[in-house]
Amino acid sequence: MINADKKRTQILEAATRRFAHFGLAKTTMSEIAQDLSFSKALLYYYFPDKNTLYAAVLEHVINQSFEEIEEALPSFNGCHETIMFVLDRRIAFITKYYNLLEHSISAVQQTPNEMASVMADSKVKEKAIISKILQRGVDTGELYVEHMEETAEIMLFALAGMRFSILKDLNGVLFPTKEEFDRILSLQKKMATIFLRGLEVRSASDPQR
Amino acid sequence: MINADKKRTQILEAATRRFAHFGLAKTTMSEIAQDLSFSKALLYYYFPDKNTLYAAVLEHVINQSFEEIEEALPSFNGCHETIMFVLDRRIAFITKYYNLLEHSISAVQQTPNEMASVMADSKVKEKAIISKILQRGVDTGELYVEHMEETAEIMLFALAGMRFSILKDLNGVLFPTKEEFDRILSLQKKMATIFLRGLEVRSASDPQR
DNA sequence: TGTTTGAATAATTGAAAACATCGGTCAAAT
DNA sequence: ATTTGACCGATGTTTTCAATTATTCAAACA
Repeated sequence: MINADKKRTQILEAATRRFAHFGLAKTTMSEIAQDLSFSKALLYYYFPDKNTLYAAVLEHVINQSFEEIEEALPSFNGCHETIMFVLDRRIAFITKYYNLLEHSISAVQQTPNEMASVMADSKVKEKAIISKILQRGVDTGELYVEHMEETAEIMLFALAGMRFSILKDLNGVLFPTKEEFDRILSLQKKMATIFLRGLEVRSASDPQR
Repeated sequence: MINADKKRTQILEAATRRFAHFGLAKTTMSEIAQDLSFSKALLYYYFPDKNTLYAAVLEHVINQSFEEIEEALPSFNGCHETIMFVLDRRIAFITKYYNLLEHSISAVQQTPNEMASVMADSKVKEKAIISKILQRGVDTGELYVEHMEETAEIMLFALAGMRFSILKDLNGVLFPTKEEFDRILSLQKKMATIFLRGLEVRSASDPQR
């Protein structure tokens, strides 16, 4: 019971280390079991199959990142600096867990639905965070946003564009360098700055479009 | 001589039809030859190899689209409406020649360098068009742009983000529907509107950041 | 009863072989 | 200078088979 949860957690952590380093395909259930000196069959007592375990790792890691971000949010007051902080953390997260996310990045093979729902959930939360930040800007009279949901989505898509565009012409290279991630972050910050400025409320002499 | 160019053009046109419909891999040199009742060897008299022929088709089609856009540009005066027009044409182009561009979209296999240079050239021209439009806005005092090159690139990346994001979760489906392209266009227009607003010059009481 | 395991089975993968197709060449014809 | 049919080697496709790996399960254990 209490011990059972502990075993589950151990498995989750060992799996995280393996998956984060080698990815889904290059990690076997036997290796995870060996790392813990458990029998392979035990993994199946706690997780129905490999994909579910992978999805659990993904979910755990993603939630951890979100919690970290969300609990830091209240300490900021300006809309702009809040977004800059979020961008910093997002890139740090992607850099750290690139292998883990590789699956969702390459749109080649169809993603197993266990992971699909995790990623979908992640998208929703991400949009919620951006919405919350923008909403705060609206509340302080700093910003004007007509359709909050759609605007947040557009902003996220635009930010993703920086990532895609930089990583795309990185033909075939397995792991992007720190320089590339830095470039992505730099462009994302500039892009977000212009975008936010485009949402700012202006003086009466210079009305909304 | 005069006849030779005609043959070359015929081959280019037949190849365009085949490639645009079936893509590079699913089109054989024999098929193109058969469409024209030429011998396969004749294709190699006019084009050194398949990749070069494909690149020539790509270049031809892309240049055609650019010319069309560029000759229409002077008829617009507002920065915003010019961009809207460009976005319209870009999506129309991508919709029409989706199979042809498929190669550059999926970052899986490495692109042959013949095509890489064509695509690189296309990127440069695209950036030049955006720069030109923004520059016009700067000249009329409508916009303020500090680093023109980089800003144009960011805008293009952000627009690409709409495309990538919509088409990515379209898992495995070969050909996107008209609805998806419409959605892309719609988001791109909204995104561009906010972006341009973020570059607008403001009254003295509401200064640049 | 809730956990854990070793061993067996089912599914997947990867390499090898056999085969077909296609890109590209060339000598000869016009 | 242009065009072709016949040819060759590379590349891709299909099939097969062995090995690896995921998954199950009856039995042991605590």
